[in-house]
Amino acid sequence: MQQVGETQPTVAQQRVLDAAAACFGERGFHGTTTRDIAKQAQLSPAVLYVHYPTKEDVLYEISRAGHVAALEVLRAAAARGSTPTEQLGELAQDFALWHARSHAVARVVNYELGALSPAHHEQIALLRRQMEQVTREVLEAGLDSGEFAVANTSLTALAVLSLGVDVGRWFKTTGTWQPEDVAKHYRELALRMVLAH
Amino acid sequence: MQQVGETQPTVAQQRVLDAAAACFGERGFHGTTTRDIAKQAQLSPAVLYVHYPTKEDVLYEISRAGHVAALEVLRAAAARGSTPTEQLGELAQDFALWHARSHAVARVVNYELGALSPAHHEQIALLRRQMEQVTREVLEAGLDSGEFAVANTSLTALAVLSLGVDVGRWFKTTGTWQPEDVAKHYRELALRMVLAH
DNA sequence: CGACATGGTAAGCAAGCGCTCATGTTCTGA
DNA sequence: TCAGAACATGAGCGCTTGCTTACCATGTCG
Repeated sequence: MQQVGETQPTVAQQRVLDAAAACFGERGFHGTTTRDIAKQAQLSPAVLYVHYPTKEDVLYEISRAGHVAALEVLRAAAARGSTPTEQLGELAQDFALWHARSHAVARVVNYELGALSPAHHEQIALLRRQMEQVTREVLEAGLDSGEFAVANTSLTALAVLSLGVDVGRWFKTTGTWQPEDVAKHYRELALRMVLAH
Repeated sequence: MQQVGETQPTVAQQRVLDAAAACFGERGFHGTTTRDIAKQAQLSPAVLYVHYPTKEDVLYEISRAGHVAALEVLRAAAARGSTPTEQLGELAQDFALWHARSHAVARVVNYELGALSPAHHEQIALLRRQMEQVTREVLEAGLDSGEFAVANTSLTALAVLSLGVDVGRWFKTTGTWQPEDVAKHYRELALRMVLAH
């Protein structure tokens, strides 16, 4: 097979991707061997190369799918709210929720960009810029309506996203809080950062 | 020599540490070879083992010194302010400033914990708990005085630190903003998250 | 049936890895 | 002046790495 593009992965491919995402999320790309991935997937060491040409292509596919998912979370949240305040609240909440629930993939998405080939990195950078764009647009709408008051739109957009991103770093499923608790609280924190009063 | 403890590193040791920190910060611990470090330090591949028993010990020393420095930043900021509002402002500002200025070391500090040996990891975890402790105490002082109003002290402390931590991920020296600009803005964002009104 | 596509494996290769060791070289102090 | 400690190196060892190859099981379809 060895197709890697935008097509839907088969069941077997998804199994490799899931195993690799779990490993990459825990030990990082360079800390994970192809044998680790095979073991996690309960398959032979060679199975990776039946479906993907290189280990880096596996990373790219995980990163790409993860970024598409995260971007969709942001877009859906922004579309759901009827006011900028609602939009930013939903955005911050759902972004944090996704990072808590999918923290393995989230770690790959946010911390393994440097392991991508230059060509792949560029594709991913495109998606990341769109994520910032969506957030900035919600902030700008709130500034126009007078609901928000912030000194630096770009820097504040980064900060709103930072809150969510960093959840992926510290969140543990064995911890005290549920993903939903964290997300609800982060919605409030993000809104406080931007609201005028 | 091969001493790794709490003693001051010699000039030669510091040179190895600086080179390793630059490499680890850019490509991660597992993405960096001992030859990379030697090349960065403009020394022979074997030089690392003159001063440290293993590559992991170099990581530990960088991580330990980095955590001590970051903790000191937090403590100094908290000690400087005369009110909880001032304290948290200074804390958020200086923490972000440190992460912007020392973003290479900061990345090692925050993202390479998993590469430490269990024994070393435990030592570092001690320092990290103290960092959260300092932040929580400032928040609690502000709650007692009525200056702050937050629903969940621990989660809010995490969020305040998150803002700074994530600066280490995205900050580039070649970017638009200076470390001081980011830090000033982040002071405001952190204060907005916690202030009562 | 049998030709063939699909999905999987065991074994192993070349290269690069962390680390060692025998051997200088420089610095310090009696 | 020169012994000994401290610092540094070139060469290379044994092992692990990403990846390849030759081969096998299964199911589909004319």
